[in-house]
Amino acid sequence: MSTSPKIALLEEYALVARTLSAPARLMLLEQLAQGERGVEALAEKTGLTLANCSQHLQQLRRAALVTSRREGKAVIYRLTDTKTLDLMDLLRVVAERNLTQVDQILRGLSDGQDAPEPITREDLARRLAEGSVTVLDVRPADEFAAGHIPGARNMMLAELERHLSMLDPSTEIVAYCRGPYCVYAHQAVTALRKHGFNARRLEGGLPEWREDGRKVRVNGD
Amino acid sequence: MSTSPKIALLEEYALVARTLSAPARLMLLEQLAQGERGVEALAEKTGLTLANCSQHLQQLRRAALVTSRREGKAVIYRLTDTKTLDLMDLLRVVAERNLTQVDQILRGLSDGQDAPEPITREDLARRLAEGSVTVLDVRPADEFAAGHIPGARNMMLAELERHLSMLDPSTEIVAYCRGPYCVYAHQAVTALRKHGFNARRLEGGLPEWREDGRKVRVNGD
DNA sequence: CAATCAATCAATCAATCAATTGAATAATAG
DNA sequence: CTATTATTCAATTGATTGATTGATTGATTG
Repeated sequence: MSTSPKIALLEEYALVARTLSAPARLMLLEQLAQGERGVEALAEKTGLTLANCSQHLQQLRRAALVTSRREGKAVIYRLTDTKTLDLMDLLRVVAERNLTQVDQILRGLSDGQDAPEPITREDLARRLAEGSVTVLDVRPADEFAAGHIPGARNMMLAELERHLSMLDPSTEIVAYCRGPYCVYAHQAVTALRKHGFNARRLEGGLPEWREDGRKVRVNGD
Repeated sequence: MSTSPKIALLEEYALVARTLSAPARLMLLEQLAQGERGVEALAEKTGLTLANCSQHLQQLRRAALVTSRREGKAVIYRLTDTKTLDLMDLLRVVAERNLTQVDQILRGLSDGQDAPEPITREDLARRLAEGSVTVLDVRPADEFAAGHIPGARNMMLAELERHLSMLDPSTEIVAYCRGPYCVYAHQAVTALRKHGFNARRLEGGLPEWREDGRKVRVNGD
């Protein structure tokens, strides 16, 4: 070994950090947290070109954050383990705690209003059992179909404003999306509150709900 | 805002990750975990040139992982908060779990022997109260002087082999150093076991012990 | 086996980064 | 006010990274 073991270890830790240091790769990991996917699907969801997406995925694989397998002519990628999500979440926590930039962006999402505290998954589960809450899944329809919180209604942002009349104004609404990195739920809550609804965000998203071991409904199960 | 808020947020999270993606900065953070320090002291401890060290510190400050204040003509840096240490530790956990490289390096440190599981801080505290254990602080003397586990003896690797006769072979020895990134304790345990001592590592190092709220002894207190 | 589809590879370019050097600034002591 | 000490800034170098393009490989289908 040319370098000392100490430096060699730090290089490896740094490799993991460097792999998380590109927005494109964070997006890919967020997508993979929803479930395994092929390269083309990931490219489409993230807006990357195919070749570029493939190369980012290979960097993720080099850092062992994802693994891949071949299935016919498709290559399916998935997260190596969910510890990576914990790592990303801690990244977010540190950034939100320390960087005023992040605070400003999040404030911008709630459009000047005071955003209410998110509801915990435990609380939501309790409220769901009581039936005292409307749950809104604001992800794209294909992700909803692949798995969602039982009883949730799927409605993306674009449709939301047109279908307000379908929502009961007397019941609290809880919106969720892909996870802590996803801004859909923030935006949905802002839109709903602007129309007088009592709406809150769920803490985390579907991957975190699933990781808790809670029930997930799959279309056509 | 030119980019979407989603990308803007990801850029900020990526900034934190990128800041952790250089071994030099990880070393600096490890040092700062021991306590606040001036630029020159940090440069000396990490082996960086002064200007280079200063620039790395400024990158850490841009990501808000450290803060600085002026004290006379010196600039003192310190960690913004201890969440950063949690982040670094999770980085290590993910790397150790997934990268075979890391495993090989750690195996190399224990020189072919099977390394025993580290002892938890809780267990060590209990054993210390009983007096049934020898605690060895294998950090440099200045760091020992700035704070150490009460009852610990300070002995760096170089001295260790010459002072084996001062250690009681019938008592278990627990070695600790700067923290999870530090290899001194690994190396000390390997050396001691090679000489027939019953030795183990402490889980984490002094910063983690301190963060638990346990007693720390400072020379000349 | 030729055609097709999915993914990767290879080459390129612009942008960014780390380390080095020497000059510049800030605070203090004489 | 000058010298000294501690740190930062600015400019340069070589290395690495991300995105793009077009060619190539692997697996399937007709």
